[in-house]
Amino acid sequence: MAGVAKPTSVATDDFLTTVFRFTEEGKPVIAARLAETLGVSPATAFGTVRRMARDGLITVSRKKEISLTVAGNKLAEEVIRRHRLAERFLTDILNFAWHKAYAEAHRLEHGISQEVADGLAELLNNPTTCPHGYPIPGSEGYTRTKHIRSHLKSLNEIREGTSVTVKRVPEEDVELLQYLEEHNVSPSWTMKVIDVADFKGTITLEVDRHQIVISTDTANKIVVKPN
Amino acid sequence: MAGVAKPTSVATDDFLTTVFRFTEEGKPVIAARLAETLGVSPATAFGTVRRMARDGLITVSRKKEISLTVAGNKLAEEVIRRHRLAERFLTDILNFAWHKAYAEAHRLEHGISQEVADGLAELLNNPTTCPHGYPIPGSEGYTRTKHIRSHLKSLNEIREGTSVTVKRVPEEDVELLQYLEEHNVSPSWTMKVIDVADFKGTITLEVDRHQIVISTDTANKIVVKPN
DNA sequence: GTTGGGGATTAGGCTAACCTAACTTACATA
DNA sequence: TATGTAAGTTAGGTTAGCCTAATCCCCAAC
Repeated sequence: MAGVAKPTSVATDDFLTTVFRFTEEGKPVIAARLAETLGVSPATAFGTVRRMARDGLITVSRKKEISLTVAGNKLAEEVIRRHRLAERFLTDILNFAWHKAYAEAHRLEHGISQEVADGLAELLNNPTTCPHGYPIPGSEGYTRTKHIRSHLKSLNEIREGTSVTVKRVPEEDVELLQYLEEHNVSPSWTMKVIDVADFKGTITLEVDRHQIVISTDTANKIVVKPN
Repeated sequence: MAGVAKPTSVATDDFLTTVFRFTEEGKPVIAARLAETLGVSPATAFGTVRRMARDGLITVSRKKEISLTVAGNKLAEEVIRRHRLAERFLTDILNFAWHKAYAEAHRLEHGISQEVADGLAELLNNPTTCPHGYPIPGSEGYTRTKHIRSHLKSLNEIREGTSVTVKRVPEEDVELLQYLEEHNVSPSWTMKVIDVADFKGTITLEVDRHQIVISTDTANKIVVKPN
């Protein structure tokens, strides 16, 4: 409508996807969080946000809450789709370990065209989630709202004795991912909450015949579905 | 030695690879050619060349001829390797048509890490050339000098009646590539020079039982080996 | 030797991204 | 109500890349 969409920069892509992911997780989006997450100064974040608002990609409310416009959301979904397909490619075809896929896919996501993304999707047999369990925009059954948590819960909301299926693990924390990967805390695996020790902030899980202990903080980043 | 190599930008990568390709084809490298090829103004090319010289990637002779330093050549080879592996991936795995591979690979080449490149090479069974016939740096048998034309000739140097094997076709010209692709003028195919009509600047070839006519200018861009 | 042209270079400008160092709000709580 | 902190914002600066419009320079051909 408003002429040809100007190609987005790496910085813009990063802001778009970060806003998208925050929203995906129900977290409020303000410039300060984006600055922290993206490792730039508040001033830089402010400038980038202003530019993106100017270009109609985001809106900033009176309370300074940032949200994607329709156009921004479309772009964000495209980048996220490319990222998650790249991750799947890396883990499923190139046999990359899980915890490395995120960083590599992050570099690749900017250079993948629509056509290449479609080719990857086909090659991968049209996956609907990335290796960490997050839905791939544009895949079968994906809708704008689907990705907002619904019947899913954070692991730290689960009561002792409950058996759950892992749905999503955090994407970025390399060391944590490596640990989870080793212990089979991966999407579609089942585990049981053995003990919740709030007083010392730990949760004990049984996965694949073994027990592991993680902090409630960490558990908060793992999304599960009670069985 | 001189500290950590700073990551190269897209612009720098493009200049590096262009210098590399010119050298590969034995063409003299001056700033004006780079500007033309990369579609930037002479002033921009000048500035980028100056920056790259400052950073030790290239040297500029008294006659303004540009050449890669050892460090620059290393970087150039890395980018070219990623590009050519990406092309192979696109054509061999994603079934992209030849003539589209170049542009897509050009976008991808900047986001591929060493590790991903190695993974691709393995997936592709360690190819030694890209789909257009150019050697892949770092592959089996590749050496710094190998890529300089030796016993290879341009198609327009071939006499009537000679049978040749196609070795390399130009990488960038989409329309030409599409034409060549359709008529099986592809690396490893054999063809015979039927007629050379210098007076009107055309060459007639027989490929795969069919005759096609191209200009000597075009023939100049096709590298062959006499059988 | 003058002139024309191809290149190189300079001057002058612009935007996106990045930074640090203030300074300002606004809210919440002591 | 005062004060503190988190967040936003402004000011001032940097670099890479990109541009147009002059120049400048050298060489070759007339």
